[in-house]
Amino acid sequence: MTDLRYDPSEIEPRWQRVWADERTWEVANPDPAQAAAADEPPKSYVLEMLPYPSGEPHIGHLKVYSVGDAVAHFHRRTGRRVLHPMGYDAFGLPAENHAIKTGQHPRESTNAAIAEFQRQFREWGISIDWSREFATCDPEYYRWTQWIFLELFKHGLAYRKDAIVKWCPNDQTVLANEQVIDGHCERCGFEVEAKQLNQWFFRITDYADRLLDDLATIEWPEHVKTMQRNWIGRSHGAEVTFRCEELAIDYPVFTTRPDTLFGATFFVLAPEHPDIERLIAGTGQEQAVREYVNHALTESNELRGAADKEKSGVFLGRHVVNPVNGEAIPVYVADYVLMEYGTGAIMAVPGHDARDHDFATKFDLPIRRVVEGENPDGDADGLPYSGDGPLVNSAPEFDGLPNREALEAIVGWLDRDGKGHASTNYRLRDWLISRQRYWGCPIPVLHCERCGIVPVPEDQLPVVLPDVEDYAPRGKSPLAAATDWVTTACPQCGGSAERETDTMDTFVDSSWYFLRYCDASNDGAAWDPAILRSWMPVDQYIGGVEHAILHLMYARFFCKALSDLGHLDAQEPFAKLFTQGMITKDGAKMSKSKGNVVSPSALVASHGADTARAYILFIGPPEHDADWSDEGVEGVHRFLSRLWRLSAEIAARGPEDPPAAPDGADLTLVRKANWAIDKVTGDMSSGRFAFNTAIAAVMELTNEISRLRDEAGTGAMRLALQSANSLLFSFAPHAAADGYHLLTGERVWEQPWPQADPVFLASDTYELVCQVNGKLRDRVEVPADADRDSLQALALAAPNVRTHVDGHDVVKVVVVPGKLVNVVVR
RNA sequence: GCCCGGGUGGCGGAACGGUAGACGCGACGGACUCAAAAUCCGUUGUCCUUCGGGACGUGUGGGUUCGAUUCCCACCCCGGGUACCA
Repeated sequence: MTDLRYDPSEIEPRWQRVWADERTWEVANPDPAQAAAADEPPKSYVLEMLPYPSGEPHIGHLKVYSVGDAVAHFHRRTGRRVLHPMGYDAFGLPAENHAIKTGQHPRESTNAAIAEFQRQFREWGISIDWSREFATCDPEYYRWTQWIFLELFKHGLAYRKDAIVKWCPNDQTVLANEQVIDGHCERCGFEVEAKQLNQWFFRITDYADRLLDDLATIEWPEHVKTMQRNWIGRSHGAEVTFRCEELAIDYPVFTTRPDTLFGATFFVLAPEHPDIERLIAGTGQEQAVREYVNHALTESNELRGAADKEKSGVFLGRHVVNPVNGEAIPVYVADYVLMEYGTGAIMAVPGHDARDHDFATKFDLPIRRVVEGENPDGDADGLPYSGDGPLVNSAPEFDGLPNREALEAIVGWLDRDGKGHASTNYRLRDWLISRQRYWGCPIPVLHCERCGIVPVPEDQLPVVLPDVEDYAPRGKSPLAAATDWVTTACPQCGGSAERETDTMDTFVDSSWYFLRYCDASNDGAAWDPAILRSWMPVDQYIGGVEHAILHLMYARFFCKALSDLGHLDAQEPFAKLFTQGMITKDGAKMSKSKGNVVSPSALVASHGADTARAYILFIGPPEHDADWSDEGVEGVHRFLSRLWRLSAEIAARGPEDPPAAPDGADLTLVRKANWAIDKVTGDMSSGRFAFNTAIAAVMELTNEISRLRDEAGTGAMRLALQSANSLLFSFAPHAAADGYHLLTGERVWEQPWPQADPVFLASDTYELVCQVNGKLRDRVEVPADADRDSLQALALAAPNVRTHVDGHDVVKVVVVPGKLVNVVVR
């Protein structure tokens, strides 16, 4: 048998050629004119997040596509029509930064990276429908990104406004709130600055409630849903108006605790509040306030935002009136109040809010209790207390009421008097989508001197990204330098107009790519809604948890907005989401600078794609982070070699049917095979991703085959090996397809998923566990159909049970048929 | 601070409330070989043992149960998310 050597470098390309030549993984769209046939198999849209092509794929790509491919194969072989496409998120900063450094056009480096990704995806044997492939930087694709932009624009969901926005001084572009992590640019890590600019936004805040409420309709990991809920940050409360009588100006504030209104003893504005100058005029506080505000505005976000920072602020020299009791309370400016949330002003209730309490203590302001209850970590009076309790020190009609009831009553009263109303606030801001960068999708509008903002007519799409000489950002888009391109005629009045030079955030490109896959070659529309109806939503989406907020919320927003505009039915793009964990090496994230990078192409060259894929799935539960081990790779390689060699060896013995009534070693083997089928099926069914235990089960089966190779008959061996290869195909497709083909002459992917025969799942006898006082004392082989009484008798007769029972009183015997007997003695 | 995860052999990890440690790695011993590689076989939680077995073991302390890695309470540690959001 020495000449039977497992050689993935021969096996893998051979099967890849078959799949490529026969276009095995392509799936046709249903004919929209034709009603779906009744016997048509159910569809399954399996999708992994599309890669950003840069350099070459890393081990994280290998993991996400190995996971997705296992799901896709399982769905195919369990009777579903599977859509499993691939594309590239090809616009973006890394290619542009590379262009700035080298002068190479981003398109060239991107295309080179795409070619390398394509090569490796094929080399990994991922079962992709290549007929639907595209890159988001293809004009045939971004034409429709522009079309979507215009649809949103026409319906008021895309708009331009002046706003204080987050600016990355390094990348020289604005960023969406979601792209600012701890005050730093998500891409390059530079601290962001605030800038007042005129920018394009998508009105995602219109969808805040639906984005929040519809989370209940999708099967996503709970922590991802929680992150989205927190990001949207819906709070219920009231808007209450405090009036500055001296200047006759009303100041609304948002509060979640209108029940504590009677405890408001001061009022605070954010340093950015536009009315500050007006308020301080003539108070004598001008100097002090200006100094404070200037300091607050120049302080970094990070310093200012530190939660444990000591409270600071300055009295404005003005008062506002608390609408519930007519009390005039002093107005302060303080940096703990944020302009971007609520109204930029707050009523301060130091008795029941920790921050207000800190401030009041520092500035010696009155602290009033209005809710009964003790804070054990609070001051001498047990304040600040933020829990529930009956109201006190408020108004006679509210005192004594539980605060939650009082809250409703007070809001009702304010509403009747026109001093306030129930209100809901969100943390979510509109999505800032314009970028002052080159390598992105041009925003398809013109600025006309006479007509203002004019959308590019649909028949002029795409607005093709022009070539430029200099990619370096200079505070405005490099496109502004392409003057021939910028200068154009207004389609409305014919007068001179200029093109918008900002490009779109690349997250716009990736917010609808999963729709385009469904109808990727449609050149008359972004998609045919009927075709979308047949594929959407994505049944199983797979990707990294780092997109929990950004991509996954934007894509949800797009689906809701586009379905409101009548372009699709799906309210939610991704019915199920699986987030895979990261692979580390020596406990650290892989990086070139640390020199701990495992290269997929090197791995495939040395051990083959099957080993790489199966190892990644075997290393642990795919949702967990896992540390790479070169020795572990060897182990999986040994296993694949062994299974393949056994398959080849038994195949060479010639055909033989499995025994009709197996016994002895044959029976053991047949039972093990059926056990493995049952185990792997369970590990992969109903959304379980237990690939590690599934592979372990095939290893067990292989070990049994190897152990019994000299005792079992060829028929039983063939059956067991066939099952092992069939089960392994989802994880190591080439080796399994080859082994299966050697044994049967058949193509494993054309075979249905194997079914366990219940006859061989059961056994005539089993090992009964015998416990005394819950401790294992003996095991006895018992008939499978033994009744409770005989089980009890058999257990009590077991020698080592007797030694522990003798001399004691048997208090009780617990019999669990099929499992164990526990004798309780005293 | 708050919200999620998670603490099991030397390591990665298995265990519908029912034999803790499947499977793999590593280690040790053996077969084959002139030798090595490859391959195959065996042992491998800790301690004790008269070799029958016994005691202890899933972060810590309690509880529920005939029986707890699993359920409940309190706490410790690690990872992630988030944070003056009123």
